[in-house]
Amino acid sequence: MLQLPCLLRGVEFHDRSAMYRMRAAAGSYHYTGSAFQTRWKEPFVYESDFEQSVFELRRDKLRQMEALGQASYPNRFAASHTLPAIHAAYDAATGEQLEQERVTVAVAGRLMAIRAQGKAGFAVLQQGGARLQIYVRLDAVGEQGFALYKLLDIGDHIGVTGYLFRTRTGELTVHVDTLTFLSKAMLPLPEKYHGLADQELRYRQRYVDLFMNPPVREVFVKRAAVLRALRKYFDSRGYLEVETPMMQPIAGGAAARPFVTHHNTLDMDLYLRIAPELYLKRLVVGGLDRVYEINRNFRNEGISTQHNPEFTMLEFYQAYANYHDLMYLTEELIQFVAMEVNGTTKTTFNDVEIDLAHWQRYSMREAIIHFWPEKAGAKPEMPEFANADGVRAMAHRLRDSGTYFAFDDGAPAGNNIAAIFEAVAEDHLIQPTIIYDFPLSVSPLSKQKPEEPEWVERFEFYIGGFELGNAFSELNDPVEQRNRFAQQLAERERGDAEAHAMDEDYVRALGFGLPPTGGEGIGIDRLTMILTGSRSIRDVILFPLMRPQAKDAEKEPAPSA
RNA sequence: GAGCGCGUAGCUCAGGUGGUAGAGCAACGCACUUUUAAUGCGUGGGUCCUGGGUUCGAGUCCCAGCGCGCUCACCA
Repeated sequence: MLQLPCLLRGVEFHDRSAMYRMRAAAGSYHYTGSAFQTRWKEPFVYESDFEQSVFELRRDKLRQMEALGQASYPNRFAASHTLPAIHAAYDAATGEQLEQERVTVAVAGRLMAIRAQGKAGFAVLQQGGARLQIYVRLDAVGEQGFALYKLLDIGDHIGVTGYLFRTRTGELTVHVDTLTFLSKAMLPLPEKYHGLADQELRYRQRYVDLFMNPPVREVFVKRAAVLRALRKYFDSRGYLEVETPMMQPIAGGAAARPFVTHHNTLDMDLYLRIAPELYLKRLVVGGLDRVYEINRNFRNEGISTQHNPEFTMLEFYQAYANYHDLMYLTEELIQFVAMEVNGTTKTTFNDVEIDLAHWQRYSMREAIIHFWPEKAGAKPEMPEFANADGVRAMAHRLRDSGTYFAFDDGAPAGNNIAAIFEAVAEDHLIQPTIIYDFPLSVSPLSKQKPEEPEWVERFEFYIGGFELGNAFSELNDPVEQRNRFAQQLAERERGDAEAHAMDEDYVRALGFGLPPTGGEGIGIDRLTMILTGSRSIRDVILFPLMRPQAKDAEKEPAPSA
């Protein structure tokens, strides 16, 4: 990691301290101001004297190992089995069977425990998410092998050959013949019993979290299974996986604030995409009738247990389909993914069992009526939703009952209906629920309902109390689309920073004819949360965004009291 | 952005009403050839998040700040 030239990702710094600060901000080390100058000359950046002394002791052990004929950083080990394969094949074998067969194996892994016992000792290897005990004794590995064993530390990678047996307590164990040193842990591992528990350290040092806390590994194995299942579903139904721009001149396709970046040669600002939607629909215009994309979106907004500034979304579009088709598809897709990933449609989230095989459907208006809180008085009735006065009245009833929500009297009635829905219904939508028919004013890209032009053919689905997906019959009338964008611009003028921007090229694409199309986006991080029972989005993102951890020299001087 | 909670050794944590910092694991040394949170004896290890204040004296009390977590708001 340490690079002496004043270069960082192609940026040349004339002021070295500026480079240090930027590197610190990038998280590659802790900038410690003046103390840094001396530490820079060390072979490693230490966080404490303790760490430095451990590091130096272990460098000395490496030298001793070299004296024993071991390479300090060898480049391969030919294992005969992974540890999961050993368990799969021999967990059922008895001690007698192992004694007769005398199965010899070569396995490698990270040492997670060492129990030395004079001229013998046990150790535990971890690899591939599994653990296996090894037994090393002087009369089996010889003087040199045993000397090496004594130089090992918890965290080191080693390879061993030997035969399988069961110990007195019945544990499957490798009786080691030869010991090969593979790589040293120069830093001490966290405490072996409690592991790494500090939530901040776990997110910041995921590399440690992953090998110290096995359930973390499981979550990310399942996340990969989710992606695999989604691709399997769409690939087998004739959808083409595509990749569309993440750097866009106009950030469109969603109501959100974008990140801005800059291209030097073209000297132009670009936005990191907030959604791939408009590009995917251009592809449907181009004749790619069924497309999907799974990748990152970026939204320059708050961070919470359900929001990370970059998150992964699946979006798919299907020509000749409408939102009803997508409702059925959604129910089938979520069940399919659950079965592929967990082998069951049941999952537990926030201590509640959720059955992904049973879905409910409400229109947004029905949901508001159904979940209307008792303390807010009379339930709204359908006609009240039809005009601004009715909506204002129900908003006041709700407000007066003490439910806070963002009512904006100047905004279109539809915006307030959507706000009321979120305030009264969202928390109740624990079991899989589809909410359909959204107000036109919050849906600039959806097709209107033929018989109710103030409402659109759009649905969202909720599981665990939050939104996982959003779908609609796509608006394909270029003239109407241009009007919608114009209305959004007016909203933007009014101060709505998330109102949609005008995208003339997209309107032009519609001018060439978009077939009737259904499209949907599903939050993969949130889906993974549901399927793994993870309460925070940070638990399903390997490296969630964290504030850079700058130490004292980086901080603003505190004002004196 | 607001409220609440947390921040002490590499890690996990103790430190009533202020009196000068502790344990376990990890590390180092010694003993131990079927242990498994191995065991026994010994040693070293601290900017008590940062800055300021009160006080004879602050890990502890007060103020400000930083970081993280949770809840709320915005958002998917």
